[in-house]
Amino acid sequence: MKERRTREPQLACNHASPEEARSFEELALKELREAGYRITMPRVQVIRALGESNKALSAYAIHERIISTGGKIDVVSVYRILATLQEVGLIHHIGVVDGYFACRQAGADRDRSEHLICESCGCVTELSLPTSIVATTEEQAQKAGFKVTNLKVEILGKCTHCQGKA
Amino acid sequence: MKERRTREPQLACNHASPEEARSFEELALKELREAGYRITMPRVQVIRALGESNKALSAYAIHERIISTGGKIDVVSVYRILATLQEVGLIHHIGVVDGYFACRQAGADRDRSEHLICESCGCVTELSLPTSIVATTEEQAQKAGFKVTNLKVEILGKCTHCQGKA
DNA sequence: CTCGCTGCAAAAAATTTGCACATTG
DNA sequence: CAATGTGCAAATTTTTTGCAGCGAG
Repeated sequence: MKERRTREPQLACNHASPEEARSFEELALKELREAGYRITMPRVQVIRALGESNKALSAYAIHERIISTGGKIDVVSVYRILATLQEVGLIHHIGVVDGYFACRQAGADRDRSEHLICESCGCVTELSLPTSIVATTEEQAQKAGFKVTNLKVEILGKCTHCQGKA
Repeated sequence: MKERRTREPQLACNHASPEEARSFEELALKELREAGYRITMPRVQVIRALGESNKALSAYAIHERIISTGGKIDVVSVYRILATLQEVGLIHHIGVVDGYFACRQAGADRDRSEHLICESCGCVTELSLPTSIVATTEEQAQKAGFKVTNLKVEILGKCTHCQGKA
């Protein structure tokens, strides 16, 4: 089931740093190109929106951001671009909030998906759990006869800025 | 984004054992009653469908199952019942497949959410990770100034029956 | 210049809502 | 019999698809 998205509340921890944004944009464009995709305005806009946000965004949220920033794009394109970005591994889907989040890690770590998600402001932080933990978890799974291909950890709680809030 | 659900493929590991099914039904009815909810036919049917499945089910999938088993219920009711069951904590939402899964653990463990999800047949297995792992994970989060309230682990791979398959 | 990508229109799918009626406790 | 919960109809919202034309390389 999907939570209907309320017009996202504007809160403090709502942006990634300009450096983070820029570096994600560079990374994403490079990898897109390398994967044989063309660099187009709509793609740049979506990548920029994702790079600048530190919340997981839905297709609608991304569309809204681009439009409200004076950009122009169709929601349909946002959907298609999101699919492409996920294919290339540049974004992760965060289940609990049903949104997409820029994957700022490079190469191999790209597959891993460990995120802190603030229940108050919705901000997301990429985390790199110690390999020991990952290893132990996989061990546990294998003990159940299960062959692990992917591990997804979503940690819910309150970010630094929101500890006091509801 | 939500994956469109294909008419679920019928595969080997598609049912929970009759005992599991029955015990979930008992548990669920008891807890529902205790939470002040009435026991109605539609609720029993949804609980039964979830209890008998070892895959995460969407509202539509549940509706389909009930109908095809000769039951009668409206999809709308399935949605509402799912919301209730989640409120009581009797089911978990599995993000990667966007479906609901019976939470067979009792009491406290109810909050925890660690699942093995088979990429081939879609079957789900509840897992109880060693507390050490959970503790370490929370420690890591706290190191980032994050106050953890909930941990969700989804482990993707192949179940025993599907190791060979694509 | 060519093929990939986008926008538009429209369909399909998923989810919610309002309200009259049925059912549980 | 008094809520509480359900079904039905319909509205919304979300997501996908088909196709003509634009634009990146």
